[in-house]
Amino acid sequence: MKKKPATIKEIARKLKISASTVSRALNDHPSIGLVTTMRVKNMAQELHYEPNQTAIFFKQRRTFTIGVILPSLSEPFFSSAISEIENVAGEQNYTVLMGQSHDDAERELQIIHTFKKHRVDGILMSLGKNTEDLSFVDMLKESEVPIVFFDCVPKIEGVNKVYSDLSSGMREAIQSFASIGHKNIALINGPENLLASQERADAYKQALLKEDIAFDEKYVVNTDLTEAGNIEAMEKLLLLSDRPSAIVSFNDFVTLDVIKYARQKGLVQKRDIFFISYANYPLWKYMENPPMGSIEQYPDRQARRAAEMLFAQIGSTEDMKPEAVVFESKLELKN
Amino acid sequence: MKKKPATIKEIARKLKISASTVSRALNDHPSIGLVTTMRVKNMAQELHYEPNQTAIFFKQRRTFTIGVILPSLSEPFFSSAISEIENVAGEQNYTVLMGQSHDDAERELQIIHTFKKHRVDGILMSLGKNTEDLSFVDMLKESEVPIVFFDCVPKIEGVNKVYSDLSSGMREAIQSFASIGHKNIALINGPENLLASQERADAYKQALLKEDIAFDEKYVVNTDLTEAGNIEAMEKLLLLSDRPSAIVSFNDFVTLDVIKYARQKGLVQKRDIFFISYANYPLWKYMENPPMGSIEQYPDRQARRAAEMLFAQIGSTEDMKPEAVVFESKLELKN
DNA sequence: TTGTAGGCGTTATCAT
DNA sequence: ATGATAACGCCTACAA
Repeated sequence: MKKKPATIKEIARKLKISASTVSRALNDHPSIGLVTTMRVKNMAQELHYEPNQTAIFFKQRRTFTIGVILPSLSEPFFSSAISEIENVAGEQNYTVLMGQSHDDAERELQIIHTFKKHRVDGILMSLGKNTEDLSFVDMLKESEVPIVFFDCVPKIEGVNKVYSDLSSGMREAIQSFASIGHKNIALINGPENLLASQERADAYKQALLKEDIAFDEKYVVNTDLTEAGNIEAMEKLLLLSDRPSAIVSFNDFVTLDVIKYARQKGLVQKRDIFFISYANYPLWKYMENPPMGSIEQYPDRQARRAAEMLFAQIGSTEDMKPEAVVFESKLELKN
Repeated sequence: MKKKPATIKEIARKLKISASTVSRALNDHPSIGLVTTMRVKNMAQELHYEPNQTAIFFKQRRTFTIGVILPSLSEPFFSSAISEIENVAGEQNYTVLMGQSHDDAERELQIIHTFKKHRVDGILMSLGKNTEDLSFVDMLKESEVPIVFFDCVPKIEGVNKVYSDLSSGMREAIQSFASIGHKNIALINGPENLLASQERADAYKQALLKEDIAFDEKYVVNTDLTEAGNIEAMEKLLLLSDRPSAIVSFNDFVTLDVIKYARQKGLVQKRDIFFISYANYPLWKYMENPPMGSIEQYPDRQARRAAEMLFAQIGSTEDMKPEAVVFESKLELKN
């Protein structure tokens, strides 16, 4: 068991003065005499006094903590994001409570409940891939815990969110492909039910249209984002009589798998086959044969903006009108 | 400002019973009648009552939070580690406060202070590369905040730590090199002042000895772990008249840089030059030409063990004798 | 079975 | 310039 730390009362007792005087002295209240103040401060030192913030938090109804919920820190996107969130939080004297959902909706809810119990002053969240039930949003609104979504955001209105517009990057990707003569451009998309997949699918069609390339259903395949799924999707494309010469895929992880598979099948990148995907993970720069490009989604900017929105909410007296901030995504060509 | 949430008192008032009865009913105290219990619970529901944990924490002198301090989540080693820490914490109904030091000793101290203010029940920490001043350890001991170090641990006695023995992996690495005929085996080490570097250097010498290879000073170079530093170190080795045919390097990041550089110089891996490094990052499996091997340091095992040690401390009444747990590192050959 | 009272550490309010 | 008191929300020994 823990020996209890020194309290204001103890200091007061030892000095035979009142607790309020001690409190004031410690906070440099002007009405306290210099001598008393010094005496108090010395005694505080001596007893290794440290204010019990939990008591203060309790009284102030503020914990100076925010909760961050995201799918997985092992994705570079999210580890970048949380770094930036921590920076912003630090600037505001806030600390970050962490929770990884691992794309499990149940776990998300559990984390939210834990955060509520801990009375976080606000929540930043990137949704898991399978989260359907958004009723927790109302629940949080009810108890006035501000929440800001980023990256993987719900499609509903009336919530604060920061995300990236996937279509700008897709347009650049398709255009880059078209400009070097590709006609058969495929899309390896994520699970169909995902909003992120739907957006990519739409953006893909739009971009093809813009380049006067006819949309052909057979060039769109889906993966469940497992390694097996990625390879299976690629296999489907390669078996087509008129196989694609260029591929946009859901994200860099997918591309990693399919590049490897293509290599095994004897295809040489940027000769037989061209790749672009979303995320722009830093590892590409080390690859001997990186894909043609990757679409940057700016995790740090998104995260910073989302955190700033959250702190604006936390700081304000009345509730603010929900805001949706969109960052353009941008193709980065490799080599 | 936040509307204050329902409290036990409110429920009591509405039901015209005492707060203690409400408290007991909510906690299913056996002495409370079934009807009362139901009435209370219903009212609690209706008012969206949720116990104010901050009040409870305050009273219990326990926050059910642990603080985790590590250099950077963008290193896969640490993101694996924190995932596992979060798992263990979850099992204990604990939540994780996060702080990245970015290898800045000042920032470490600041985080520690924040954690103390938040009255975390314990701290898990992996030291930054430049941390020299360990006086915070005594400070924490003073205030009885248990701390367990992992991975990058202080060399002092009397602290709980979990780390990996780098020498076992080094031995395997050198042995693997020697077994396929390498004699000129170099070491690209980290900054000389680092404990982690010294250990590698020692292990390197020992391992050479064991293989009956003479130690030659010129084959040991240092890098500050920046890209430029890594390349510079490699350059030095390549300029040697009798350049090494095999290289052990500080970690996979270093190897990534030097592989790239070697490639630019026209060297073909596993023909002209062979690499092994520490960390065993997952990305190797995607590389067209991965290094010969990488030494696994088991971030998840280390993290789990460290977390378990911390919770043992937190749970126990008297203070326990500090323990040092060492995991062997293990070479993983690629392809 | 239920109520009363006190306390956890701090601070704000009101008094002296 | 300082002290006394109450209050934040919850729990629990003790009383009824």
